[in-house]
Amino acid sequence: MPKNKKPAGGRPAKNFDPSYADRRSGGKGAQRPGSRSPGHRGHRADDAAPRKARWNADERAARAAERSGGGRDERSARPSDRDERGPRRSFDRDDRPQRSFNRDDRAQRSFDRDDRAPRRSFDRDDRPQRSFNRDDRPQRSFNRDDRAPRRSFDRDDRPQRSFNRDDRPQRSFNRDDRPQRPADRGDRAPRREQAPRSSNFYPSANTSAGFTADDDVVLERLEAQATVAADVEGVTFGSLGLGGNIERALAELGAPTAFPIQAATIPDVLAGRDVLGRGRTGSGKTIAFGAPLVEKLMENGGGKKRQMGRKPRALILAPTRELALQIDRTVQPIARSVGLFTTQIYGGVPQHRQVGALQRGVDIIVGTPGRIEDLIEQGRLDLSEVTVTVLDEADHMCDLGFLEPVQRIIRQTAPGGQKLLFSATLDKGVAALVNEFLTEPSIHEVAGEDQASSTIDHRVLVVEHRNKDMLIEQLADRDGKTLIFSRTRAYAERLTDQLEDAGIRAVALHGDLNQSRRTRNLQQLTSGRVSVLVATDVAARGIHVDDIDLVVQADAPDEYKTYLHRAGRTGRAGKEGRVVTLIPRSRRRRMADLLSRAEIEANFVEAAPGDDVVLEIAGEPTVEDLTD
DNA sequence: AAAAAAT
Repeated sequence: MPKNKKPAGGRPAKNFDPSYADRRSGGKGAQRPGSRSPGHRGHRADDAAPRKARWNADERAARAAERSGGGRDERSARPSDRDERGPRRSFDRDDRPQRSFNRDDRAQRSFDRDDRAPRRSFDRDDRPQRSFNRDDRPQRSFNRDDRAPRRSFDRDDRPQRSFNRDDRPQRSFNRDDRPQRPADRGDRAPRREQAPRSSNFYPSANTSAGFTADDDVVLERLEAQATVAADVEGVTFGSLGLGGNIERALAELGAPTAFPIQAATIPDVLAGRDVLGRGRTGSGKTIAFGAPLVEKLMENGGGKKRQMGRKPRALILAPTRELALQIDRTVQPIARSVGLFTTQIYGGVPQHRQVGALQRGVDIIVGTPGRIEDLIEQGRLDLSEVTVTVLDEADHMCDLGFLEPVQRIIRQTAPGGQKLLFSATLDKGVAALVNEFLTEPSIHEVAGEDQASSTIDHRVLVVEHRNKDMLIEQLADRDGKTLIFSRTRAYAERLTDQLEDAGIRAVALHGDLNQSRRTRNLQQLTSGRVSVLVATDVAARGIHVDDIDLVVQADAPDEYKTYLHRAGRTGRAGKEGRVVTLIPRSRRRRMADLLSRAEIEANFVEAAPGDDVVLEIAGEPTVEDLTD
């Protein structure tokens, strides 16, 4: 019986977005050379253009282009820039340590290119015949920027270990209405006990149960098998069913034994079941799906491991390029330990390298939806043999704009293939995918992983709008790593400039930057070369950087899940972290509602620049903060 | 509003 309930045909129209196209082309061209502000290098007066209060997309792009293209010149120009500004704004902080303006400090490059042996290029095209016609694409421009990412294993994302709370209400769960699994999949591990369920478990597909995007409701939690952390303390990967090579690779990644979410999901993944996994931010979800996925491919792979042009058998989808890259940094060494290959397929970089890897043959693809669809349409990527598909940040992948491409991609994979959905905020928003693609999924979470047991201190500062930027500057003027979230790219860019002008080393991360700049800027925070990153929500989910101890939300999030993910960039590895959200007075009520949905307790304090509370927050978070 | 494909 085919698993797909919907016909594979009838592709919806492409989600072509003209404004997106404008932004992209705007970002490349030099239609607006130079800065618009007189204080900046390369300023060109443009009297013809009327002064605008806000930047439009093109200006933003030009600004981004300037920032990214500036290179060293930009840097050498900066200090004098500052001199012209006159005396620094004073907010009673003359004790600020002198910042070094030696900005020629780009991250060390390690030419981490693909370490596989050079392949002989057979003149052979064993690609299967495609049904759709491929118009001959023009030659792609060759751009050196797509070198492989630097390897930096941010391995240490261990959660706090000792909690023992099993007080979640038992939920009923009934799958009588699920299609039966084919008999040949009956060899899986015995089902764990599930209580019967009374009604429709999921809201009907593609309606989100009538909620609009504006309703920040907490969709009903998926009832899950709760694993008690204390019960799986010290469980080895070997005892979960993973082979010795993989276990050793994991140990090298800094994971000698399994985390709770890993202990919970790995056996079911190995048994071939569809799995939904919810684990707190930084709880080790990547290994939870990555390691058993590799084990399964190896078991089924047989002797054709190294075959040229073999088709990929596993696909891992992520919502952002940075996350895809990071996932690959974890999965690749695991895969390589058993002779399997991974490749990254995402946009923003030339495709030739990715295509070359596919032609040589890879086993696991890690990527983002756009480029994957692109390559499928070009006939350069064939997912028909993909038998394991993973969606990281699965609930986000079901949001508007992501869902349809994701559905189209999954429909290209082998029917009946295994599906793994993971997220820290997994909820019924994934129903559309579950209903179409999953069969009797097992659902796992870890007991006691709630906000009360977290190591994060939450504050809300109620601020006057005119004080906001100065307050952010004071918050960012500190020693530890600080991550600042803004709602828009333009504001992220503006804040970055402001911080730099104040002598605080900061870089930006958002979609107006080209990919090499994005990668570099994130790397600069990871390596500690800068201590402040100002980002849009591109950095909200999944990105792991060691030792971020302060998250500042320059704009409050609209959704409680966004709050949880942004906050989850700190307090990792069981360390203390702090989250500060700036809101205007008028937003207090909305913010309180959001926090209650997130099950977070936080004090609201009115604050102005220079207030003690601001200086205190800029200091080190302490254990006392968590207990008061 | 952001993200995800270029041209």
